[in-house]
Amino acid sequence: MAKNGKISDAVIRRLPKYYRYLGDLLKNGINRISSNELSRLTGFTASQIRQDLNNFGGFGQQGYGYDAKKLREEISKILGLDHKYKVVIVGAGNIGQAVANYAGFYEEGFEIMALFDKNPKLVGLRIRDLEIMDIDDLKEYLTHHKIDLVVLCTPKEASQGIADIVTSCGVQAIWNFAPTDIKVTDNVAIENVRMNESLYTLVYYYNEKSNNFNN
Amino acid sequence: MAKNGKISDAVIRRLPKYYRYLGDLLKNGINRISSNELSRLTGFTASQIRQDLNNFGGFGQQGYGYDAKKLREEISKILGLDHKYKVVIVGAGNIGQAVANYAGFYEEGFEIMALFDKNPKLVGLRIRDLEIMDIDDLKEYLTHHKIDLVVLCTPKEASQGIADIVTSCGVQAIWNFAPTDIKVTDNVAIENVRMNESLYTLVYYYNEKSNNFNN
DNA sequence: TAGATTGTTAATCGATTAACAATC
DNA sequence: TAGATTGTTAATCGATTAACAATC
Repeated sequence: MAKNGKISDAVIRRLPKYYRYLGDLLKNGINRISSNELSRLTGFTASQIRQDLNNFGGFGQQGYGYDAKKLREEISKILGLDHKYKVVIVGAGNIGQAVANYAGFYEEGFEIMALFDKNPKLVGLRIRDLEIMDIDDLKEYLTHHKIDLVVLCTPKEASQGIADIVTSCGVQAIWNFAPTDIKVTDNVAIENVRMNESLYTLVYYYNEKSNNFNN
Repeated sequence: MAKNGKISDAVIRRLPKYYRYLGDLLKNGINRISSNELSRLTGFTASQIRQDLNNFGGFGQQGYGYDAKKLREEISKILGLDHKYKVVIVGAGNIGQAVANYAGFYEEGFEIMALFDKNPKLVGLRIRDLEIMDIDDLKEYLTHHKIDLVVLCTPKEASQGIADIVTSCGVQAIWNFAPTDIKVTDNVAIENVRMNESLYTLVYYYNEKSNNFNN
C-alpha cells in the first residue's frame, strides 16, 4: 500500500479477476483455496495475491488458506458489487445493445433503467423490456431519476457533450466506449473501454511473434 | 528499455494513444509537436513520452520537437498498422456486429473477411456486405483462407473450444471479448477486452469518490 | 547566436517478489 | 505436535521522473 493509504490502481484492477475465479471455484463446489492455488489459476504470484488481499484485511487463515465464499464476499464489498446500480445507456447501437443484453451485468446488480439514441430509426424499438428513448429527453429523464452510471456508446464526436449533460445532472460514473478522452470534474469516476488501443496492442504482439519466427 | 532489449508492455500500450492524438493534430493541420504539448494532450509526462519514443529511435529534433506526420508514421510502423490484416469474427451477436460495423477498423487496415455464428437465426443474415456463416464451416474456411486475426465474440463457454480450432488452423492472433481466460501456445498473441473487469473497477472508484464526499 | 527542446543518464519512486516468523 | 500457509517485512526489480548536456 502506498504511504498515503490509497490502494494502487494495479491492485484494484486485479480484484475482479480474483472475484471471477472465486466464483468459478464455488460453482465447482470448492470452498477452500490457497494463495498458491489462486496463483496457478490467475497467473499472479502467490506473494502478490497475499499482498493484494492484505491491503484490505486478513481474510485468510494460517495453515489453511482462504475460504472461497467469504473471500469472494469480501472482494464483492470492496468493489461495491454488494450494491445495486441504476444504469442508463446512451447510444443504442451494437455496443449499447450488447451491454443492455448482457445478462451478467444484471446478475451483479446493474439495472439498465433506460436507453437513449439520436437515430429516429432506433427510437421506439424495444431492447429486452425497454423502449429506446429519444436523446432529446435524456436531460429531462435524468433530472427525475437518480442514476448511478451512464454507459457512453455514442460516436466519439458526441461523447463529450453527452458527458457534460449527464454529469451536470448529477451522474458520477461514466463507462465510456468511445475512442476518445472525456474531461470530467474530479468527483466523477470515468472508465474507458479502449477497443482500438487493445486491437493495436494485439497487432504489435502478433507481429513481434511472427518476427521471432523468422529469426 | 529493459536489459533484455524487450520493450515493456506499459510502453506499447501508450503508443496507440500517441498515435490517436497525432492523427487528431494532423486533422487540425498541426504538423509540429513538442513532448510538452503531447504531455498536455495525453496526460503522460513529457519525460515519459521522450523516453517511450526513444526506445524505438530518435524521432525528434532538438530545439524543434517532433514532426507529427513523420512521428505518426513511425508509430504506425512500430505497431504494424502499415500492414493489412485479414480478420474473421466468430460470434455474430451484438459485439461481433459492433466490430464488423466499426468503420475505424477498416480504415486502419483490418479487413473483415467473414463472420460465423452458431445461431441458425443469425446464419445467412447480412452484416455490411458479409453473410453470416455457420460455425460448423469455420474450420473448413480457415484451412482455405490465410487469416491473421480472429475476434472471439462467443459466450464464454464456447471460447476455449473456438480458440483451439482457430489456432490449430494457424491463426496467430486472437482478440477475445469473452470474460474468461483462454489458453494458447506461445506463438499465438492474445488480447482480452475485459468489459466486466472494467465495469467493476469503475464501480470501485465511483464508491470511493462518493465515500469521500460523505467524509 | 540565443532559445528551445530533444536524447539520455541518473535519481527516485513504487510495485513486485522473496523470505520467514507467526499461527492455525 | 508437525505441516501448511498466511501476514508482513525486507530486498529486488522495473518504471517513472528529473536533470541537463547535446544540438538544432
